[in-house]
Amino acid sequence: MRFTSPPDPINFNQQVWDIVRRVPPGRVTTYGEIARRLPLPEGMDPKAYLAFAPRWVGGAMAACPADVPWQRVINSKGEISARPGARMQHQLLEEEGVQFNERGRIDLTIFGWPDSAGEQEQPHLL
DNA sequence: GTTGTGACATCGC
DNA sequence: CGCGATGCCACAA
Repeated sequence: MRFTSPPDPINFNQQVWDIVRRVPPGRVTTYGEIARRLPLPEGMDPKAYLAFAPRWVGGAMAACPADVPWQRVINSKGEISARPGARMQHQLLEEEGVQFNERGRIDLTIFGWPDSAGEQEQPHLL
């Protein structure tokens, strides 16, 4: 059963997965960043979208295909969200070269994608 | 129709 | 940097 879905869940999920597939190994991205790269559904206030799109992204990840590196999607704190498989996600990221703090957090200024140094990809919303 | 909740973000202290 | 409080949309009971 799917959780909350955007007005166009199929298209939304597809775009989410597409973005996640573009995340290079050894890098991580956040729900918020993904949400910013997604188009704003017509008739929806940007504010409202930005407020809840991240959760829709999470909903998309819940049904993500096997070819999507879901482990590279984390929350804005740089931490792995509480959910079954978090332990495995941690291990997978470490194997990719992502370093965790003692608290289990990732330094997004280093491993965050896109990197602020100019590895920018596509323009974003707003 | 009302209430609660979700793989979160952002602002303030 | 960390913690607490607030907000938003859609859906199930």
